[in-house]
Amino acid sequence: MRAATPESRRSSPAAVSAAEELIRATGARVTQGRILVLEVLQAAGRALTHHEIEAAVTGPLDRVTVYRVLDWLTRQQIAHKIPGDDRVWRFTIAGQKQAHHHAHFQCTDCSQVICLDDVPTTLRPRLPAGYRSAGVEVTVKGQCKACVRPAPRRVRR
Amino acid sequence: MRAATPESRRSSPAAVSAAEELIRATGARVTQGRILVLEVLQAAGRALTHHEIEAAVTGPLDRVTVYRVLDWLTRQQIAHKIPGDDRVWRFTIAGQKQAHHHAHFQCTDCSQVICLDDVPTTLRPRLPAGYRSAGVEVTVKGQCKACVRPAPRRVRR
DNA sequence: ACATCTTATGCAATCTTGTTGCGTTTGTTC
DNA sequence: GAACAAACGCAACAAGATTGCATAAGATGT
Repeated sequence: MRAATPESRRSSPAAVSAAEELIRATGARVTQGRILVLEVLQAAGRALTHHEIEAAVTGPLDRVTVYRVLDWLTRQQIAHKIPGDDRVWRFTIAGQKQAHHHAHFQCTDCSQVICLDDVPTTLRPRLPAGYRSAGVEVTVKGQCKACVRPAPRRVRR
Repeated sequence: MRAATPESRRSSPAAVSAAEELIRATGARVTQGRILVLEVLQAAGRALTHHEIEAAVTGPLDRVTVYRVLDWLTRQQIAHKIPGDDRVWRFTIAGQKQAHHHAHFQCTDCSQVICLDDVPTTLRPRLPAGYRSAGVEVTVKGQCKACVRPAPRRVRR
């Protein structure tokens, strides 16, 4: 975990970050790991993989801890867990408006995922008898800005 | 091996199966593995995991071969590869009408996937500038018939 | 500020899914 | 039936994610 001079942790007046606020609101412990990971997610404008998150976190944070924090964030419905075409989880902060209907774009070249906010999803596919719908997810497949022009980047993770 | 009497190849008396036909039409080799796997997929009314397919195939067929056959079927666009919420690929036969717009239902309890045919997908979410759409996938999340009623089954695979 | 209790963390080991390399077998063609 | 390429089986490997357990750190009461 991070160096954490006394000032950096408690007396910093500027911002009890939005992340910290959100975590505290759950009633669970406000830990460094949770704050750091959540701040990374909030700063990113797109879905991040576990790797990207681990790399973006400022201090060293154990791989497993990142997994556990992400799992916790997902259970708290603060984050959203997206299965990708490369078999890798990606995570985004889950805005409240996105609770039920949610659209993603996934690049077929680099597998990046971004969230699409303005979804015209008044869409209700009919399910077989006995099935219960809990929401609809729309995923647009295609090429992202970076991959559409030149030779594809092939980032993958 | 010459034109093979029915019994000499398999116990299935159902003549030259639709599966065999389909494979032959691609111009590639018509092998036991391909026939068996494709028949399993055609018989199933839903998306199957690698495990399910391997278990359903009558004779012993190597794990890796099943993977390779599935990969080949996907490349031939005979099968369709679906990423699930449990990090496991699922495969279905790809009907021709499903080519571009295709909806799935995925159970949040047991992760089973079924195909929904009648999708009213006249839906075109707006993408950021520079992005290129190649198709839209709609996934309905919820509980399947088996999981909606009693205590959820939690099958997972 | 300190003791205490609980929960989260770090580390190592493990599991699961899927892939690769390579020698052998099997379809297909002639 | 021979010859050749394409599939197959086996073993090893790889990557992502999970689990068990001892230790550290947040929260709470005094």
